Amino acid sequence: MNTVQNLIDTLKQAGMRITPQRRTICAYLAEHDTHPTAAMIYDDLKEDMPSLSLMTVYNTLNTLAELGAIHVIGQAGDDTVHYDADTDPHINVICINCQKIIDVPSAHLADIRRDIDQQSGYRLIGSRLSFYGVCPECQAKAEQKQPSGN
Amino acid sequence: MNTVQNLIDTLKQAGMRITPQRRTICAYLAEHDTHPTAAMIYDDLKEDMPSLSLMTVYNTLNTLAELGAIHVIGQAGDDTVHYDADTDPHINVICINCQKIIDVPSAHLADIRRDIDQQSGYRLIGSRLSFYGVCPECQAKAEQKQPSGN
DNA sequence: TCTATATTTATAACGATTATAAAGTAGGTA
DNA sequence: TACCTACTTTATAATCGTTATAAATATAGA
Repeated sequence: MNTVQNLIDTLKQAGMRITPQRRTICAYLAEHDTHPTAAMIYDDLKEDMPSLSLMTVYNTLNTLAELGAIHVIGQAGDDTVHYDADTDPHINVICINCQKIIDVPSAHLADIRRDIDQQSGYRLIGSRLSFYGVCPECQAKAEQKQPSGN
Repeated sequence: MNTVQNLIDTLKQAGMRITPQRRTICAYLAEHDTHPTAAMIYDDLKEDMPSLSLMTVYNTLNTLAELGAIHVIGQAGDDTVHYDADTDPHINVICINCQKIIDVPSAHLADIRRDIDQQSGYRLIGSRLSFYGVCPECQAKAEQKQPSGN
C-alpha cells in the first residue's frame, strides 16, 4: 500500500510542487482503500478545504496515475472512473449491483504478468484487472426477493 | 470466438427480436477481432445500411453485454468503451500510445478465477483483464526519436 | 524577501452515452 | 396471407463526467 510520503515523493521527483491541495489528496488516497472516484474525494475533502476545486482533484489524480503512483480501475458500472492507491499486483472484484469493490491478491498474478511480458512484445507498465459479479450482500438481498431455488 | 449464430441465438433466447440492424451488428462483431467501439461499428456499417443510427449500435452492444455474449473492455486511454466478442478467458494488452489492443491467452487464468471465486464470496459473472504498455511498433518509434540508451 | 513559474480556481466547453417519443417493423396469430 | 401489437429503430435533445481556458494565486529557489 502507498504511504502519504510515497505519493508526495513521487510528485517531488517528477519536479512538481507540493501544494496543500496535493498533500491533502495524497493523504486521502493513502488512508482510504475504498477505490474512490474524483467526485468522492472532492466531496469528502471540501468540508475541511472549502476552496478545493474538483479540477484540482482531477489534475492530481491524473498526474499520479501518469506517474504510476496510483492505478485507474475504470468504470465500475456507474460511468465514473475509480482510482486505486494500492499498486501491488492484485485483482479488483466489483459488484455489478452496488458497485462495491474489494481487493483480492493472487499468487498466480506474477506468473501471468511474466507470460504477457514475453508473449506480447509490449513493454508493460500497468494493469487493470477486474472481475465482475454479485457480492454476498446483494446475493442475500436477491434471495429474499426471489426465494425460488434458482 | 463467437459466431454470428451464437450471438443471434443469445438474443433470441432472451426473447428479443432479430432485426436486420441487430443481425448486421452481430455479424460485424463475429468477423472482427479489433475490439471496436460503438462509433467504429457505426461508421463501418452505415455505408451499407445508411439508415442505421448510433443509438441502435449502443442498444445492441449493451444488450449483448448484459447477456454476457460480449465483453466490455472499458476505456483504452481514449475515453471510449471498447467491446470484445471473444468471451473466452484471455487478457487484453493495450498500447497506451496508439491504443492498439491484442489478445493474449494464459494458462493461469482459470486458476486465478477459481481463487477469486472462493476467496471473495462474489458470484462471478465476467472479467475485464487489461495490461497497459507500449507496443513493439511504438517502442521502435520512441527509439528513433530518442536514440539515447534509456 | 522577492520573483518566476507552476498551480489553483471558476467558468465554459466538450463529447461519449443515454433519455424520450414518434414512426416503423418483427413475428405470432387468425 | 394479412393483421395486429408490442418491441425496435430513429432523430433529437439532454445528461453528466471530464477537460480546456485564462485570470488569480501560491510555491520554492535565489
